[in-house]
Amino acid sequence: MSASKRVLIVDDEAPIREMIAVALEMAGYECFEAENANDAHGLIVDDKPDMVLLDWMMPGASGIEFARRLRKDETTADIPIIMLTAKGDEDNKIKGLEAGVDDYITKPFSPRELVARLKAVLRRTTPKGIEEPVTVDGLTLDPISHRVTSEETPVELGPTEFRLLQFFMTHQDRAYSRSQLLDMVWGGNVYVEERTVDVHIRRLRKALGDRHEYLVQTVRGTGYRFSSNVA
Amino acid sequence: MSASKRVLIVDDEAPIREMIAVALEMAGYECFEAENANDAHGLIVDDKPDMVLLDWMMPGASGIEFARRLRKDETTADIPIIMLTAKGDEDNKIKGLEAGVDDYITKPFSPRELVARLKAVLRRTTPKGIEEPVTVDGLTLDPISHRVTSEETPVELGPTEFRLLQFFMTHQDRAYSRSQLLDMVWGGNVYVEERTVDVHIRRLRKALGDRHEYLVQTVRGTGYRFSSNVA
DNA sequence: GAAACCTGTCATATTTGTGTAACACTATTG
DNA sequence: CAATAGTGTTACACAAATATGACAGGTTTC
Repeated sequence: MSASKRVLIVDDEAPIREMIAVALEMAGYECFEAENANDAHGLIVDDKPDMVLLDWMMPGASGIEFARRLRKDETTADIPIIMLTAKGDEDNKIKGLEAGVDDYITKPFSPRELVARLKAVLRRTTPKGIEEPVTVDGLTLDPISHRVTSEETPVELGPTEFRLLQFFMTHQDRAYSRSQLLDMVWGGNVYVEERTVDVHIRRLRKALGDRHEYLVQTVRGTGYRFSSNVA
Repeated sequence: MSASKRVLIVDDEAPIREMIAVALEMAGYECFEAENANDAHGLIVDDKPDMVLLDWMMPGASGIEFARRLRKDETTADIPIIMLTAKGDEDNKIKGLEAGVDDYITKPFSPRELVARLKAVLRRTTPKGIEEPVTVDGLTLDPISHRVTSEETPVELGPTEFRLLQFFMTHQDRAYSRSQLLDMVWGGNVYVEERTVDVHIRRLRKALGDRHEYLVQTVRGTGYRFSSNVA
């Protein structure tokens, strides 16, 4: 389910971009490129990548300057940045860190190294989902072991039903429309019929069994709600 | 035979590295060297040494900064670090300990002392679980003799399957994605297809036989889990 | 240097999950 | 009590994920 992370590579030299892109794609990332700060900014606003690889030396706006700009704008402030610097340019490292850059890597670097840094940065900037088990009236969902139990006995759920239940249990007592559920559970840009939600609700209820299906409540004319209070 | 412990020496002065290396190799350790934090990071990611000897004074990222970075990253957080400091630098000692350094040694030091410290640190940082046999429902893995038995009868495993099982048995009841398993079991960042994990899971299950293969559970859409609880 | 062994990757089964449409049912409205 | 809109249920084709067996190259062992 986890879509691959999207990385924007900003460097004025096409061959370097290409090399980086190849390395990252082999490691399972999705890349797109920009050769200057302006193009980059456009792409960032449009696609909101999960990470930006930024060359320090670029004609026009310098990398640092650009990084600052990204940090200033609220909508781009939380995108992690890794700066590519020339070897031994200690000064820039410091400025970079001041500008809110998450990491820097000196050229030349091995693909391995790059991927490692990238992974590390993503790991520590990606907010961890709820890692604690949630329990409601004898129904427990444990995100760690990826398990659901109803009064100690395991509940069999497909991936989608699991995510649906996880979403519900962490957002209780609130009615969601089908399209909201599609957004939150299925993910932003998928085209599926709204009625599909009904079917998964049905499957979820069935899996929960008599003991717990009351938790998944229909809100007629609106959508569904998860609550331990009866309607 | 149990492989000798691998120690990474990070110091910008080659002669010092060399001296340390010789001392450690005589004591039966395997050494490799890096002259700066960046190189070191690469080597650590690639080879995951059992211990890092880190010089306090280095051009570029200071030892402390580097230590902090290692601690932050989950995959390197558990590698013990011994800091090499100049004599009487009490201040650094404190900062070092704050950064999670396991011990420090003031230069100049005798090889004897170095080896002693190193041994001590390794002894107390080596997680108890790693040296002691783990048993789950009649399946036993003994890290020391590097042996696995199912109800007293030996189980034949290839190296990778052994590491995989060892990882699983020390991290039970938790679902791992294929890429997480690649990180944890294969090491750093090897370019290996995710599907390869499936194959090794298969081999592991086969080796475990009917009696125990239920322990290795598929978590559809996510990865795998090791648990003595049924689905 | 041959034999035995490991590994990673394919190609191919097999299993499981998913979205839709069709129809049954229930509540709501006037 | 229609008439109607909103949900529930089911079956099913197809898509996706996983399991499996075979293979080729690479290492280690003897």
